[in-house]
Amino acid sequence: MENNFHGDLADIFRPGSVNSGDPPGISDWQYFDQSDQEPHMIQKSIRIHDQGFGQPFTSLLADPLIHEGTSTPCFFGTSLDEFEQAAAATRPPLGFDDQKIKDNHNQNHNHNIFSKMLQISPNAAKSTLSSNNDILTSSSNSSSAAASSKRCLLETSATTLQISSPRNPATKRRKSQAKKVVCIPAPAPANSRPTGEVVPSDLWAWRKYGQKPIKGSPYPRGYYRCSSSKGCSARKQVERSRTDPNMLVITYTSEHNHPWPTQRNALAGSTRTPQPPKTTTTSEQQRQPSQKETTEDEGSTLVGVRLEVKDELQVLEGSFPQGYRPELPDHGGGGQPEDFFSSLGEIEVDPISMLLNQGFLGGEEEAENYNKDLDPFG
DNA sequence: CGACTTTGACCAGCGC
DNA sequence: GCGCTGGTCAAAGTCG
Repeated sequence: MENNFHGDLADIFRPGSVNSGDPPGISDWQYFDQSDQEPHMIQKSIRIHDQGFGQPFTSLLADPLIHEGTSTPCFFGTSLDEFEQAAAATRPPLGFDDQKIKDNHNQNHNHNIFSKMLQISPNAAKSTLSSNNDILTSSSNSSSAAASSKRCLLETSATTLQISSPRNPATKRRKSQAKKVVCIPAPAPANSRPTGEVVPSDLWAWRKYGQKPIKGSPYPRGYYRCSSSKGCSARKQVERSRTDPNMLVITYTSEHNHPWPTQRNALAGSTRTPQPPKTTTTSEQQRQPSQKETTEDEGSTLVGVRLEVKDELQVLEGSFPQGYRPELPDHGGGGQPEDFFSSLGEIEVDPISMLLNQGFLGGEEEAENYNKDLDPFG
């Protein structure tokens, strides 16, 4: 049977050896098909740019609770359980530094921190990641990669192999649902509603259509669908990490069937600026976000979006409707994935990013106060 | 008035 | 088969 990389979500990625010729912060990931557990010959086609988010997003990625010099782990996985386990396993204590990563790396030999995460996954035995450490194994001879690129797990999968088609309504919901789990730092306090719910947004316009309390989690899960285009089946679920309220877990399902919205449209169509009830006063009103804060919010999930787009471009290459190409700057190298991702660096200096760079996190004190309000039920 | 959020109800998948 | 749980629907209300 022919291997089909375009949407076989039982396929997983694993990091391969780092090419010494690559710029710092770039590691290669091998593409694995779960069925045979053998790497397909597309190594280097999947790349994680741990520094590729650019300086503006480097700051965005920084978890206020993580010591300076480290970035926030991003996680792509099959389930929130795996993410939660991963987050719990890798949540560094204060004072965490790269040396500890290296130490951890050395102690575990080839079992890097992510393979460790997978080992403790309660679902590991039956999940697509399983307990096989080889599934997610990074290069063992690159300390820089150990300290950086492994902060990103790239994996796409669900329990089934089919990407839901926009034209095929998900009659079987939990089943046959392709998912991409992205972990991002929780947006700034301004992006939380009076209820404490965070409202991440991105260049796509999302419309909330539901919210449910999730068993075992103190935080509700919000359900969003793409409102950039009618008929778009793209959805995302947003919830806080159970183990780390500072992190947002965004689960993307389906994919957009329309071009990337323009920046203006995205800003106009994104989540409505939270307004406190008229009857409420003081503290809640004080948290009403300014325009700048809303823009910061845009950038916070750009991280996830960028990762998602990258993932889609690799996994879903060729599966987009004709003419569906993210409207990203073309600097003469369009068409080639690497060139495309190089161009990602360019868009990071757009006005949004510049605004982002002016201060995404409001400092430790504000973050601390924010943490007090994280519990939407609190 | 259109687009959005909120929220209870409904439905289907999943585990026992 | 049944109950639990997650995901979606849709009406009502809000906002610009």
